[in-house]
Order: sequence, then structure tokens, then C-alpha cells
Amino acid sequence: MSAPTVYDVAERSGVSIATVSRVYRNPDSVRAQTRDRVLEAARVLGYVPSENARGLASRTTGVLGLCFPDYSDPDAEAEADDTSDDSAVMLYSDQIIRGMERAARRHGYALLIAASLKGGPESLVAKVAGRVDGFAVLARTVPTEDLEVISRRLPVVMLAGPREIDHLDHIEVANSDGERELTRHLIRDHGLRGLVFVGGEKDSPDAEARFRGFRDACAEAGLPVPDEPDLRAAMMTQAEGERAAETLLDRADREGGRPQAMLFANDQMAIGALHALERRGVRVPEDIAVAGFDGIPLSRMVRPALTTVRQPIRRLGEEAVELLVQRLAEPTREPVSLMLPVSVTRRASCGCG
Amino acid sequence: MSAPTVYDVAERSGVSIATVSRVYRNPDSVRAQTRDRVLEAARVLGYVPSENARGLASRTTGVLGLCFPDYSDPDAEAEADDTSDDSAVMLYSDQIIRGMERAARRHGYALLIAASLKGGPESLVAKVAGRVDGFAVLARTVPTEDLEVISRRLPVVMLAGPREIDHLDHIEVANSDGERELTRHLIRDHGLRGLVFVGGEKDSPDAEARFRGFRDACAEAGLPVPDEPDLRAAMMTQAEGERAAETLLDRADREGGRPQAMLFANDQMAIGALHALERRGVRVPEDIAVAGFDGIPLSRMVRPALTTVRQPIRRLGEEAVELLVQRLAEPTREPVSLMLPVSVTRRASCGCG
DNA sequence: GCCTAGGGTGAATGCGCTTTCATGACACAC
DNA sequence: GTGTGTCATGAAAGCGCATTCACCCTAGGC
Repeated sequence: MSAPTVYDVAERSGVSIATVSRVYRNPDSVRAQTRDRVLEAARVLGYVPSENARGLASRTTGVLGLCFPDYSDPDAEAEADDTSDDSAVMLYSDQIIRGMERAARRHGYALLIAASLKGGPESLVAKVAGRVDGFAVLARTVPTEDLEVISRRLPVVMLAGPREIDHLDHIEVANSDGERELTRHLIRDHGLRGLVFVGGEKDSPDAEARFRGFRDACAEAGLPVPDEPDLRAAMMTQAEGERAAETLLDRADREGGRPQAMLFANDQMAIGALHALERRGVRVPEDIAVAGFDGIPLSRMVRPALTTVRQPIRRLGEEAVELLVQRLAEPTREPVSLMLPVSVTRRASCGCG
Repeated sequence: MSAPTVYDVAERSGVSIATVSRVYRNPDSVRAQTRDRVLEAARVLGYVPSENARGLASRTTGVLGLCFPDYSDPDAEAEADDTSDDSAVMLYSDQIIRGMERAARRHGYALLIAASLKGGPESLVAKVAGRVDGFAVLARTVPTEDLEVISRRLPVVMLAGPREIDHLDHIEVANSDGERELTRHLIRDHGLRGLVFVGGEKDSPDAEARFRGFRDACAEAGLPVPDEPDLRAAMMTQAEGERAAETLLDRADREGGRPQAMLFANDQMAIGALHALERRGVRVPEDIAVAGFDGIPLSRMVRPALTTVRQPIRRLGEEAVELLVQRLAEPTREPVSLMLPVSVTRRASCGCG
């Protein structure tokens, strides 16, 4: 554990530390014979260059970072249990990590990942930021003002959510477009009319964007255009989805006119609704169509399989790296805002397949 | 992108750099009023401490690392396609990453991940090693001699595979025990007798350990004990599994006496075999039982569902971090070698469920 | 034989921070 | 009033490396 340095290697091989450094940074600039002596000494001593020192001296690290929130995700755990196959199911973060890792590897970067420890010191971002050449942040992981500060120092790309800081690179998925297309499908291809939408809280930009897509499609079709979702769930969890479905059924029983389709701002809720409907003896899709959003793996496994909109999450990670690499190469380039396309996945719960 | 430093902050707030440093490292040692001045200056300037410099000066990084091989894994990609749900399925590496990330987060560490770029410079390990407080290596990612060298400098834990260097911490899964128990189940609970085992190459320690478990169970039951697997596959892929199954069937046709059960050193091969058997019109499990090893997600989805042995891969990652943290706290502790228990998953392909 | 290029090497400096160690300013007790 | 602690801060010395810049040596041209 002693940690030999360039000085040790230099001494042992009878050269200066400059030469040792060159052997690693620019081998061709050193005579072969000298190089071999140095490498041999390094081997014997167990020398490994300190990337910290190297980074300090050369102002570049070869590492990209990712910060994501501490969703110590009870839902996800539960989901894993549902499928009775622990850890077989990829989470959102897993997929982004995989995407970034692949892309980073292609470009010769390593990847540093850190989740904000809820209640921990706010140091997280700083810790990452001080250690990488650039990094990606999932929406709402880091206070906007911190980002503002840090982005003056190195490239940052924001993932998902709205573009909070307009001089940053930014990638989101086409929430609104996706929901619009999904809704169109229900209206046009299945001839459904009484559509209700279950959203999230107002401060969830994704949920709001999806609602907008829903409204747009209603407007297009000449259907009544709601100002607000028919219901807002606080948590967007499966349990809340069940509750929402029951509330809507009760409301319909009281007021008459059961809806022909329930659209949910995410798959979790839609799946909860599926359960609730089954309990109530309401058949899906015969009596009512159900649709979600996200395309989580579970959506394919439930019965009936859930019609949804699939997000290219892994690509989100890959594109993030591409953007970082580009900006590193050309720091003055104009900020970019990408919107990744999503695709409607038609399955049994809307009457397809 | 200017990158303000302690000097800038110190100047602007009228203190020395030492005080700026203390504000971040040990806030209580600075008078509140001074501290506020410094923080304000930092905010205005957009100062973020350089973790590189900090690491250099304090010889500690707060980062743990993971190196894994570049299996740019055609099988895995194919598997994802099979389930027609891109990137829904977790790979081995994803699961380890998830486990390590969770555990690292608990202990306040960030995680640096790097896959060895095949054909790239061998610098990978050095890059990671020079940047972390300790790291985990998947078996056969890094040449033993490199590890030997690096482990003199910082804690290293080896994951999976045999213990190549005996002064390193090491975690493996109970390959042999698992296969033994699986084999016992086939022999004892299903009364099977003619068992064949399809292994991997001799230099695959996992496959060999599994074969030993198979032998042990045969010996216990008083069945003939083979010296070698009935067949060795070069790649342990699905395609090789198909081929293996066909070879074994052909051999049986020539020599008479079709086996009652085929055991494969991993799930991939077993799943390939399932396909081959179906093509040949051999019913599973009525005519022949099939079993794999690993418990990959696909094993649950094929028909008949595959009996296998599930590895706690995610826990492997978690335990790795625990070991690193422990060793960091107590560098002189005796090297540890853990063996994680596995569990036999009985499904349709052996006649259960 | 002298001069010139150019490649190989070393000395020295600085990257941004942590960390003694020393200093100064006070508060308190004698 | 002098002495003794305490607390807040500054000065300075590295941490391990990359990188000029200057230097020397050798090979080639004349």
C-alpha cells in the first residue's frame, strides 16, 4: 500500500521524472531502451500513475459523470417482486447508465455515477463535478442554481424534464407527441369517445406534457377538451393507480356514463388500475380500454398486456455522452436541445393484439 | 468555463486559501461570519473545488471502482431481441453495477465504472486504479500480474472466478454446491439416471466448478462418475447449446440409450438445447429433462421454463463494496474469501411446476 | 574538420488543494 | 499587569504529475 511515485521510478531507472512521465504520455518520444528500463522499474515497484495528479497537471480527467436522484424506489423493488425474479428488471437509472457506459467506452471515457443521497450533504454534485470532464444530470436531481454555477466550469447536459437553463445542452423525450399519438389511436382506430386522463402533480413536467398531448388529440378529434386531468395522483405509483381507477368508477356510477378509456400518465398507475378493474369485474378492453406511458418491462407481462408509449431511455444515455463529447471538442458550440422520439406500443389493453 | 480556484475565492473574500479550504473541509473551524463571506464569494464566482487537487493533497478520493470485461455481448443483445423488448433485460454487469452503486451510496462513495475496451490500450485498470480508493474486478478482466502490482497500492476485490491471488479479498458464488444440489434434485426427486453434462472450456473456472458439483452428486448417488463432461462447448452460447444437444442425440441414436437429463453449464446453452430438442420432436421434460445455470431472466420466459440455479449477482456487487470499505478501514485485516450461496430454481424443464 | 539539425533528456515550474505550524487576538485567572 | 489557554487565521510546504525550455549528443552536410 506504499504507493510509489514517478520519483521512485525515476530514481530506480536512473532517469528524470520528466522521462518517466513521457513514457506514459508519449512513449514514442523516448528511446526504446530508456523506455524499457523505466517500464521495468515501474513493474518492479508496482507503480501506477496517479490519475489525480495527472488530472491536476493536465486539466483533464477522461471521466464523464452522471448524477441521478435518490429514488430508493419502493415501487421498483415491489415490481421486481411481482415478477418474482429479483433484479431481473431494469430500472430507469440502470438503462441510462448502460447507455452512457456504452457510449463513454466508445469514446475512451470512464463513467462516474453518483446518486444524490437523500438528506445527505449537498456535496454530491460538487463531488462529481470536480472530478469529471463533463456530466449529465437527471431532471430535478440538482438545484437549478447549483447547476447554473457548475455549468460555468464544465459541460453539463440535462436529461428528461424541461429545459431549466437555456444555455445548457438538454435532451428530453417526446412526451407530448407520444401521448397525442396514443390518444389518437384510441379515438381513431378504436372509435373510443369517453376518454379520461389521470395525471400527476402539477410540478411533474413529464406528466403535464403527457396531459397536453392528450388534450391536443381530443381537440383534433372535436372531443371536449379538459382544462385539467380528470384526476391527479400524488405519487404515480401502482397503489395510487388502483385508487384512481376506483374513484373514477365510483364517480361514473354516481354521475352515470362510464368512460370508454382510461389513460394514465405512467405505466405504474395503469397497471394498478388494471388490478382494480379486475376486482370490480370490469373487463379490459371490452368494457374499458386502459393505456399507460413509459413502456416498463412489466407492462408487457401483465394481463391484459398494457398499451403504452415506449421511451428510448437507453438512447437518452447514449445521446448524453455524445453531446458531452461534442461540447468538449467545441466548447463554444450553440446549446442543443434534443427531443427523442417515442413509439406507441399497441397491446391488448386497448383492444389491439 | 474559466474554472475559478481557491485563490480566486480567497482573494474575493479577503481571506487566505487555507481558510477557503477549511470552509469546505471543516466548516466549524471557521467563524460563521468568515464562512459566509467565503461561501458568498464562491457562489458568485461559480467555484467548485477540484476533486483532483483535493485527492492529490489528501490522498483519498471517495470513489470506488469497478472493472469488467468488454463482452460487447452479442448473446445478450440477441436475448434482448428475443424478448422483443430492447434493453429490458439486465445483464450480469448491470446487476453488479446496481449492487455496487447501492452499497457505495450507503457508504458515501461514488462509483467509477470502466469496461476494458477490447484491443484498446491496457491502460484501463491503471486509469481506474489511479483514481479510486479501491476497486472490484470481475474475473479475467485484468491480467493477474497487473493486479498483483496494483493491489500493492490499494484494496482490490476479485469477483467471481477462482481466487487467483491469495492475498486479495475475493467473492465467488457457490458454483459447485449449486450444481450438486441441482443434480441431486434430478436424481432423487425425479428418479433420473442417465445424466449428461455439457461443460465449457477447461479454462472456464465457473464451468469447471459446476462440473465438479455434478460429479459429486453422481458419486453420492452411486451413479457412474465421469472424468470429463460428456461434451465441452467452446463458447457457452445458445448456438453451441443447440449443437451440443444435437450431437448428444445423434450419439445416443448410434450408441443406443438416450440420456434422461441434460445439464448445461449455463442457461444460454440450455435454452439453445431446448430449441434443438423441440425441432427433433423430443419432449421436455417427458422424454428428457433439461437444466441450466445462472438464472438469467430469459430462463423464466422460455417454454418449458428452465430449471436452473440462480446466482445472487447483485449481492455480489454489494458485498464487494462492503469488503472494500472494511479493508479501507482496516488495511491489515486478513484477506477474506466469501462464497455466496445460490439457489436451485425448479421449473418445468425438469418436470417440476 | 566544422557547422547545423534534430532527437533525447533533465531542471524547474505550476496545477489546486490539504495540512501542519506559527502567529495574533482575546478572554480569563492569577 | 503578566501569564496561559483558546480560537481564528495565515504562511508555506508539499501531494504526483505534465510541460516548457534549455541543453547535450550524434549524425549528416559542406
